[in-house]
Amino acid sequence: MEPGGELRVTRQRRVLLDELCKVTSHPTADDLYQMVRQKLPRISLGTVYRNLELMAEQGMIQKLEIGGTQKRFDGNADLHYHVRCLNCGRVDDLDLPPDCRVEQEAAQRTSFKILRHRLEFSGLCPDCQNMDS
Amino acid sequence: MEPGGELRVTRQRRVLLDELCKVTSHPTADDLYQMVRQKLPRISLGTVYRNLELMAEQGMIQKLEIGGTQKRFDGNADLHYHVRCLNCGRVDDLDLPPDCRVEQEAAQRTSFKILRHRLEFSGLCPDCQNMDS
DNA sequence: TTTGGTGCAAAGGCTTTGCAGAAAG
DNA sequence: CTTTCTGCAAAGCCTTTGCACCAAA
Repeated sequence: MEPGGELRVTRQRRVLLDELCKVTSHPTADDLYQMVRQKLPRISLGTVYRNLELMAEQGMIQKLEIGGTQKRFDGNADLHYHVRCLNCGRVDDLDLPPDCRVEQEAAQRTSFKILRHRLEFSGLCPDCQNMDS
Repeated sequence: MEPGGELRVTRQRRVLLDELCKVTSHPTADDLYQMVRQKLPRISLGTVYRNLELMAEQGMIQKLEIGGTQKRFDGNADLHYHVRCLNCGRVDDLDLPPDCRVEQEAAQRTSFKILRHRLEFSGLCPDCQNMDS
């Protein structure tokens, strides 16, 4: 019983989800557009945006609101943390166990109803560390 | 010894910084434009963007890359955490002590050089909790 | 057949930028 | 006087949307 109405299974959605789940690179909408275009040359960027949005609403994928200008997407919908390179924008998963107690701690210190949290690290990826800049 | 070159003290910068430090609301660039315009009616939005960017580079203020489409700014440049309302976008400070050890933990699990981290909670603000929606 | 999805192209929202004149140092 | 900043307006980038046609169920 997913939130929102059911989505039809279209070729565009199947390929889009396939491609997203196949990579670990947290691609942007445009990255995915380029990837999917190899298989469906006539797909439009609008379709990519619409479907990423819908699949994220359904909880099939995750829309990451990480620093930087473009949104990124993750085929892994479970809570996990990320590291982002301040120089090149690369985003990796972080193998750090999600700490759900912080939400309780936070809840005690605010009048907001806490629904989720996000922990994001940033720094320099291996490539950018060896590139004096 | 701040990073970057020295900035001249212009009326625009003085008023902008004043206004930002006066509030606790984490305003967007446009919010600040509206606020500053009360005192400097001829200031331009471009100037607001340029100066927020420069002051953030200098470490005088903080540019928040919080979820949502617009960037927000914080007159408090020290590390601290935030809660954001998923319904209305309101952003509050959270009185939760910053945990710097997580950066060390993260560093052990990645080949990135970790420089900073950000913890952001989201949920419903008091107002939006009492508004069935 | 009905309902929702798609491609296309245009519009939208936020931010950045080029330039000529103004102001700080 | 020199260098940096400003206002203005245009451009840029990413994302969303209206519409007529198409496809899934």
